[in-house]
Amino acid sequence: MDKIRVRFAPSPTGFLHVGNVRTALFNWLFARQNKGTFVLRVEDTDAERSSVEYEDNLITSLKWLGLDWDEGPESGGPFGPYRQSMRQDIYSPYTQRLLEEGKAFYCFCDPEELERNRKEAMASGKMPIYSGKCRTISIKEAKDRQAKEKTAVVRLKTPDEGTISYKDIIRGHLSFDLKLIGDPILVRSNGRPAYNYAVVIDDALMKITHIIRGEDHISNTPRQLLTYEALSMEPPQFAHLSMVMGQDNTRLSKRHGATSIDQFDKDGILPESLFNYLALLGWSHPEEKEILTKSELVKAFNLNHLSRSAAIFDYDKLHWLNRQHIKVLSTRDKAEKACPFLKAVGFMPEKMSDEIWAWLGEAVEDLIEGADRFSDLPEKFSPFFDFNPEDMDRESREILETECGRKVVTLLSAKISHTEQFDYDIFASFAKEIKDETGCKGKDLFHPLRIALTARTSGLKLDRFIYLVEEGVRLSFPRPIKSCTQRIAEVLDFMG
RNA sequence: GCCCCUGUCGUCUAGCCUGGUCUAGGACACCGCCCUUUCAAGGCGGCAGCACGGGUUCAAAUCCCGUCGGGGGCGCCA
Repeated sequence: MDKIRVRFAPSPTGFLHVGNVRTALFNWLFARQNKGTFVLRVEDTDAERSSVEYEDNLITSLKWLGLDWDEGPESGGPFGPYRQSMRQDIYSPYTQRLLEEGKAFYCFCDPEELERNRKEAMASGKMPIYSGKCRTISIKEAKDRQAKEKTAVVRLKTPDEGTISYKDIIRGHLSFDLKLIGDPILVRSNGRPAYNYAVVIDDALMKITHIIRGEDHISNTPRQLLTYEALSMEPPQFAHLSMVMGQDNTRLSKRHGATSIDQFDKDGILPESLFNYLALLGWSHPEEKEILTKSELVKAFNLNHLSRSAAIFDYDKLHWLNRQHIKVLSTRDKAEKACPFLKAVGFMPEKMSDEIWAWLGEAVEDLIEGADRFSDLPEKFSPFFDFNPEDMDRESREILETECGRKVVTLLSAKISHTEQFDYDIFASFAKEIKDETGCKGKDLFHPLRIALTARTSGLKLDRFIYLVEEGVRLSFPRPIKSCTQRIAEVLDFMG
């Protein structure tokens, strides 16, 4: 069997979203699994809507996700160019041949007239199909007219009877009634190839063996098959992927939140998490394993076992997977991933010293527990850098006003004022003494103690918190960490 | 409107091809318990589904037909 070649052919007319990227990912998995070739082809023929900005975004997003391609716009390859706008002159020899062989013809129909026909057909409950009106114009007459008017499009002559069918890798046998397929436009009146024509020639020339694309292309397939046939070219195999939907079961769009790939990075989702999640949307591991690395996915992936029905994108599950992938990161990696998020809120300095990296590493190990995303971290770090009794919530204030609250904080303050070096052991012995002296215990004891140190009712375990605060006091953060002694003093002061 | 695809817990899915082993398995979410003198995480457990209606068959989630629901397509867009 020939070496497998697949392609991802996006048009740079918007930010890459999860549906498209999943298509890219399945192509990539299939290529890598079969030691085949993954081609990136940019379909930028629509000059109106395409932009370099989107193309850059597309490439950045694919790379971020960990997809690499063997042939593509910047890397080149034996079947280039890989940017469709640079392939304009390769189509016309094929068009001439089809015209000469009588497999295609010039059509002079007015677009407005066609539009009218379409509307009429729909209104009378029929499928709108090109009438075949210009088929009978002789090639000589057509060429003369075209030379003068330059308004003709080239259409493929398709059979009027029978069916065309093929075997889809995912959906099995699919067949279409030829009566319902009009003569598709191959070349527009401005001389540029239409999509359905360009893809066929590009895919054929690039020797693509498997076309893995979205379900929205199913109805293009019979037209493309007919084109391959007219061209006497061997068609590739097709696999049509189900769509990815938003939570409300409608087509993915901006209002569904983070559907553009770069947004996931901004939200603190690891690329390997998105990768893993997207692979699981429509495919499942034979042993139903869910937390999978890229190489495990390459090994286990199977194009034949894809779901045929659309899937809803579920952020909860993505976040859960993200947590699993974060967990196995090294301390250093966790710290590095966390750093930009903490810099953004001014917790970390622009220039990180070794001491601060070390502190951050320890802190991250404690605080990432139970966090879904790195973007959760600023909130989790705020007890260190944003300590201010004024900002306490109602619950904390109320606890401080209780009898135990007042007694515990006052006593703690008195005890700590005699202490040079504070640590958790000292804190623990204070706590025991306070318990004995006040009779406050359990929640009544530990809640006020926590509030005195953090100005919050919940958070990190206090042994780790005290350790990190006392370590952090000595480091130069943009917003210095206040010592435990100072915190307690401020809370007491606040209580009046 | 017409054509095509699709329909298992709220969500992602296993099972369907090769009917019985399915009183339908797993995961996320949710609920409860345990752990923890907080919250989360973690451990354990629970709730919850074969869209509906007809066939075929001794037997149907699995095969056939219909209905309904969802999606896609019907461009000189890609």
